[in-house]
Amino acid sequence: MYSLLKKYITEQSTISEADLKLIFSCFKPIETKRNEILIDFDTICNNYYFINKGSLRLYTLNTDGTENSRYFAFEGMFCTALPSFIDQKPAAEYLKTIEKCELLVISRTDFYKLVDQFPAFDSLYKRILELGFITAQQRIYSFQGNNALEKLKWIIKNQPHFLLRVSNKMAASYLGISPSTLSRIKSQL
Amino acid sequence: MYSLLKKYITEQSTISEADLKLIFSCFKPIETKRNEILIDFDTICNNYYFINKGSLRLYTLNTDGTENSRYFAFEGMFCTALPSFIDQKPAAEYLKTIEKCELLVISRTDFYKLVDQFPAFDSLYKRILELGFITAQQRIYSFQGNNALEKLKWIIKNQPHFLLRVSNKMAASYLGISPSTLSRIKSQL
DNA sequence: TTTAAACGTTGATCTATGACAATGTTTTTT
DNA sequence: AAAAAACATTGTCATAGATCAACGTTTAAA
Repeated sequence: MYSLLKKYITEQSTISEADLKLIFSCFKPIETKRNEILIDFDTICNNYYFINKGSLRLYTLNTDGTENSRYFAFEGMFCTALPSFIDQKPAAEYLKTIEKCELLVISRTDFYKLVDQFPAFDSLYKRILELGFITAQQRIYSFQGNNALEKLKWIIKNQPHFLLRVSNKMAASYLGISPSTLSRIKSQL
Repeated sequence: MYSLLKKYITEQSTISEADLKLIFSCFKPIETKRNEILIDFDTICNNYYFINKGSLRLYTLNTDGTENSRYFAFEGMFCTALPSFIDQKPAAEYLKTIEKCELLVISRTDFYKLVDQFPAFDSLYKRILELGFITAQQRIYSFQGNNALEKLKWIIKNQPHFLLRVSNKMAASYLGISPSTLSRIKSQL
């Protein structure tokens, strides 16, 4: 149940088995159906999710009803509506399961308690932030001045599993292109 | 000399005057000319810069020689090529002064020493990362599915000083549109 | 102060990609 | 297993914005 999480934590830092136990006790396992909303648009986010199985998606709705995919998370990754989680403002985005999931949930209170209490968990949080920042930066740069084909090549190079796990529609809305364009340029590869 | 930095630190957390002195002693004041390169494309970044006066820009060069502006920093802000600073890889971007500057420089070694030594500085670093992440996210979302006019409105709303401080050319390359388009849509406002 | 270079603006094209629609396929529900 | 819904693909057409060029203006260098 906690093996993936254990791997995640111990890969980044050293920590005793006893401390690990304490950390695990804050993570509650839950199971979800497909297309289940974990965080609603208007709510304030108070949980962090770790994915044991399945995948999640952060997205918004445009005024015309179409979706804008912001982020995808898969097995072994942490995921939440981070800006809302950090600053306790309404999420202004949806977090939804893409498929049936097995998740480990930790409350915001417990999460920051662990950050304060365990240096290993504090570095884990800093690493999450650092990586989140770097990933976001790279994504900006892959958008700036790149055409649809270059964006597609970028995602294939940087997140090779991505196109295999999500629908064309979701992928297109993540890359900021229309599904038809994505369909067309895929045949150009 | 250190008043802006003091304001930055004390706004986020409480810290003794003595500790502040120790922190300040790690920051070395320097003056630069306009268009001075602080971090070169191929180098590994080992400094963090705090701006007392002036402004900095992070950018890359495209294959065709045009520039791609990534980030602008002004008075009272920290700035560096963060991915390189964090992971000690070649910067793959330029950090350059836009105008004559007065900066406070801290080495990477000293920076992380302060993070380890002073809880106040540790939270400052976490806050830099959190804000960096949130800002980057917002920028991605302002790109996704927005046309040139909407991007311009977004930057005016979210960084009102921006257009007053940087050239049209730089602003356009930041927004991912051509200078002519920026010029045209500005007259539509 | 003069000269040169960089920049901003505006007009005339050109092009990548969006929008819409038709068709076939896959997935989900009953 | 059958029906319905969502999705992928591909064609045609429309358009936002790129590119190129000309010109005036501002900024920097000599």
